[in-house]
Amino acid sequence: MRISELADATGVSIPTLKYYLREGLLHPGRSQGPTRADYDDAHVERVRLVRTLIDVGRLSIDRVREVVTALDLPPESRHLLLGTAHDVLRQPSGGPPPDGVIARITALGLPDCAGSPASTQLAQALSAAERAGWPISDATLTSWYAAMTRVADADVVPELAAMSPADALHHAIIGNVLTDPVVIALRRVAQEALSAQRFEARDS
Amino acid sequence: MRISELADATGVSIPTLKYYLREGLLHPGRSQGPTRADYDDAHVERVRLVRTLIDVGRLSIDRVREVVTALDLPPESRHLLLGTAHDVLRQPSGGPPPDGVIARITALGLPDCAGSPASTQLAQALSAAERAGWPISDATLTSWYAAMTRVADADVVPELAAMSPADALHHAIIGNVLTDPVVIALRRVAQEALSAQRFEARDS
DNA sequence: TGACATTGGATAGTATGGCTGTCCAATATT
DNA sequence: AATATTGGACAGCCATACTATCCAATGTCA
Repeated sequence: MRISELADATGVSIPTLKYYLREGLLHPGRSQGPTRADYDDAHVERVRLVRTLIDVGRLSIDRVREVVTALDLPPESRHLLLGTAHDVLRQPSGGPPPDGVIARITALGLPDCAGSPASTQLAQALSAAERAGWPISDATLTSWYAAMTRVADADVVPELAAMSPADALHHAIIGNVLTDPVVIALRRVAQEALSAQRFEARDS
Repeated sequence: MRISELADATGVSIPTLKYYLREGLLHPGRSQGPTRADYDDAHVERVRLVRTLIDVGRLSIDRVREVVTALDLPPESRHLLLGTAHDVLRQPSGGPPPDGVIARITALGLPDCAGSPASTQLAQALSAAERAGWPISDATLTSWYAAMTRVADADVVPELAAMSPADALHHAIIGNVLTDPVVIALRRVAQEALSAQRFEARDS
């Protein structure tokens, strides 16, 4: 497959593909002479991954490079693997992890996993909300955690155990990127339903 | 309060404040002569809102302008109000709403609310996932909706009924912006907990 | 009263990110 | 032999979100 065919197959322009090659988001094709290289299905898949991360996940080029680097050299243990996936999906505005909040999380009985990316992100999100004048009570947090456990139940499927590290990592990253918007949209729909139910009767 | 004091109070530089004034994100202060204007606590609050929307919500300047425009002219009915909040928080990459997916949502018994912003976003998120090769089953969707209803239960508080439309809108927007990252982080924490629980025993 | 800093307002410049376009010699293809 | 395409290098472009400079008018303080 030549670069023009890769462009046709993915809907991404040749200059953009060359840009991705330069940026290391895409492996060079198998070189066949100075002016010819061969791309295969793995390249098509990789381009689609990159576009999904950029379009849906709003990841920067730098972050996408982190993803593909991790995919090319995935951690062996399944535990570190999820951590890697969560790490590349961290918020762009993540400052230093605040101390007091972490203590609060562990005090609540949420599994801390020794400062895992997820715990760090939770701590950052909580302190950002608090700084902006929106403190979240322990009761709310506990109830939300229970709800999100039900959501995550569909995420951590047994099939993951049989996958190669690279496939499992790919699965975890792309799954979260694609379904986070679904989960958030469902939250909005539920808000509208509850609002209608609670306010509709007495309000126009 | 002069502009320099507003800058001190919010931690935002004077040139940036002037930029926000130019862009219509911030009302001009009460003019007291050609080279003097007076800002008050409402301006401090507004600047904080703008920074939160930009830093945490990753909203563009254009989107922030939509927010403040809506806040200055909020819809009367509480129902339209939530819709307005959800609309300004829509995904940047929202194409046209796909037809078949909407039918599927209503068939599932999720409240459609006549093409509300939330339903539209859900439809877009579902079709984006499907296009990228990650179809979501009806069972998963139903289960996730139940879970998100529990999350939304903490969002739709009775106090909203007593608030002015502008305050309620502000509450809904800032609440979602600040707590979406918390909810997503909790999902990740739950994934790690379930992964440890399901794979730790048999895996390194 | 006069030196000096600050203000609002206008305008121009900058940094970054994510592409996009141009050029080239070396091949393939016809 | 004529034409098109490729890989590779490199410069240019456009949008976004600021940031800096300039200005005359004004307030502040000695």
